[in-house]
Amino acid sequence: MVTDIDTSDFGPQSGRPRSDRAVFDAIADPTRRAILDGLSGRSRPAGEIAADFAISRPAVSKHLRALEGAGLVRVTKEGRRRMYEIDAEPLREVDRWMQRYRTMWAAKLVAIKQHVESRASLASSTSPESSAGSSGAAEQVGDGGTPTGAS
Amino acid sequence: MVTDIDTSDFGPQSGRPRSDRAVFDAIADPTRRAILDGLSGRSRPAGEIAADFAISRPAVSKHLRALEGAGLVRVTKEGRRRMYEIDAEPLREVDRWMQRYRTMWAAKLVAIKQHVESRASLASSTSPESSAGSSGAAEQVGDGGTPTGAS
DNA sequence: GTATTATGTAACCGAATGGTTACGGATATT
DNA sequence: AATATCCGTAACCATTCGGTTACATAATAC
Repeated sequence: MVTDIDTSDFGPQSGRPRSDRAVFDAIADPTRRAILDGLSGRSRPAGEIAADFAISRPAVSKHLRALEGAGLVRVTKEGRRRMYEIDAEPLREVDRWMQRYRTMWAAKLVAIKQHVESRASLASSTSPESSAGSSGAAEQVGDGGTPTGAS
Repeated sequence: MVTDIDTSDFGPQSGRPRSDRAVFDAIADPTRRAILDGLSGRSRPAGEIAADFAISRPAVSKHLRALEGAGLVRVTKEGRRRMYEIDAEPLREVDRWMQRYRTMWAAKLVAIKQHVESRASLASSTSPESSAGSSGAAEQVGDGGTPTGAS
């Protein structure tokens, strides 16, 4: 299995995300995440968005451009003002990718629970250390049940 | 509200993620996402991971280093082999950030549903186009109810 | 002991990134 | 009409990024 990367090009299918890559890239930057956060309640003009940050206006423009390119914001002109409105739809792709890892957390929780329960049945004969001991043992559980020793 | 960015440094609190930034940065790259995907079932040696990709071994090493730095993988040596195992915990931070946008999708779904229902009451007199028409109209609904026309 | 395998590190490179100042077109205000 | 405001674009810059080849060390195989 030799993986050819960056094949998820959504194109202008829905006029939204250009690619997975653009979306993931866009949210990788903390400034851009903060911009999106600030847009989550309502659309805002560029100048207002820029006022949130201690960087230059053109720098913010660039970030907004990247977000637009990723389909995460939509721009409408109102006179000399450009209003930016969020479009969260492309983030579904991020959420989709996250799905399997979400199930890992769940699997880890189940493994911890089972471990604690099996520990509790042992602890019925060693009472005073049992709570501290089970807490420590839970740390040793791998993620998603992945064995440390390979085949 | 002037936002000071990159303040989410988790440090060695739990020995896991170094920062939000490192995690978001790590998953921004499609190769690194693919590496994580390939590790989701079990731990694997570096060479096996590298075989999945049409890039050089040192390039893969670099990616693995970035993932390690973000706390997304753990490394154990087995003789001359280095086994990499996933740790999905730092992705919780990504999931947490995503939360508000997930609720936007839900809000959009509610708006669509209400729109379709109000549309259906109209469609009681124009039956054949109603399903196609309601699908088209749903496209016009803003994200999270954000009005296109600003105040 | 020698040869092979596993894999990280260093140095290098071209492209990309996230910032800057200067400038200019469009719109609003005086 | 003159001036002010809004905000994008261009050009520039230092840094980072994701790749490469060359090299070296550690572990395993023969």
